[in-house]
Amino acid sequence: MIIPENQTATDITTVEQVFLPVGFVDLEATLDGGQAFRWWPQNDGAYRGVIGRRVVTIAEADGGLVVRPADGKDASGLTHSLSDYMGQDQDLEGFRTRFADDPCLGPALRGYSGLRVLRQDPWECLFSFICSSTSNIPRIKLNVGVVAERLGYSIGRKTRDVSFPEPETIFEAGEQFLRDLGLGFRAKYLVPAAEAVALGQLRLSDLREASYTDARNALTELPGVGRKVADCVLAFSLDKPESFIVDRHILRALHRWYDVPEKASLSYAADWARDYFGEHSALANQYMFHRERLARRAADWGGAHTERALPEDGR
DNA sequence: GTCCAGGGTGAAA
DNA sequence: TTTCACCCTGGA
Repeated sequence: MIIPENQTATDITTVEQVFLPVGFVDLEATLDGGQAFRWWPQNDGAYRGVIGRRVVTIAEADGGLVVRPADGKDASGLTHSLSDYMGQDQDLEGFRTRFADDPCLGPALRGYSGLRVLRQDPWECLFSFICSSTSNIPRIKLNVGVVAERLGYSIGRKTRDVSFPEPETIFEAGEQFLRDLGLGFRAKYLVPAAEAVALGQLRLSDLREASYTDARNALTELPGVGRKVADCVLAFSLDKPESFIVDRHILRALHRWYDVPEKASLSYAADWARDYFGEHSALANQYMFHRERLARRAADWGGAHTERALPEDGR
């Protein structure tokens, strides 16, 4: 049974799920592709995770998503926060139209049209991408997950059902605590970042209203936050669709598809891409990253997906 | 068992 | 502009 969005809570005692008419969403690519790090696939293909102080499961459905509370509470309050989280305000249609014939993005759009750019909590996003330095997705998930489980509030039945720890809590826990959890040298960046946010020296919510440049400059004031990490936080949590994230994989793609010089600096390439993709930079970036990732995976497995079958869950 | 890369950053040369 | 240390985990 799917509850229409406009059904009120008085119609029945407990609303068990809501349907979000947001069009097709590729949940694996979107929730588990390197933007966010606390979503876990269930046996039934749905993803379980936390948004704010709510534990939810999200499943793909015809024309949108079905969201169920996993914390015993009512589903009726989830519609707005979930649409928001899924990036519904972004200009996905404009992006699709503009780049339908692009040699790199056109095939990507046809191949996995349901990839979205999330709109996450800025503090969790900042923490996660400071953790991403010289790391990889499995390890980032491990690090962020362990910190959340040790320091966050339990808001559900399972171990992972925890709200992300407040910056005050991270700051009080201290560097050694984070090192003992396996965060490595990133611990010495995370504690000052938590302090700056906790003391109000860095007001992340204000950066949603600030210009791209002002917001980026504010973020890169933090130790451990360079251009790359800042662009991730700007794109995935601070409403900056003009942010373009460049790592070595993306640089290779920019060279292959758009003739950006092979040995261009990462910041030159990012500026070039921001100019070229404009307000669609974050979307273009995510589709390009996903395409590179699949290509690399295919190459690692011996070419065009022919010699070996994909693993059960693609990871 | 060893080796290596992994969505970087900051400091020094 | 380039090089190097920084931590540590999983896979080859």
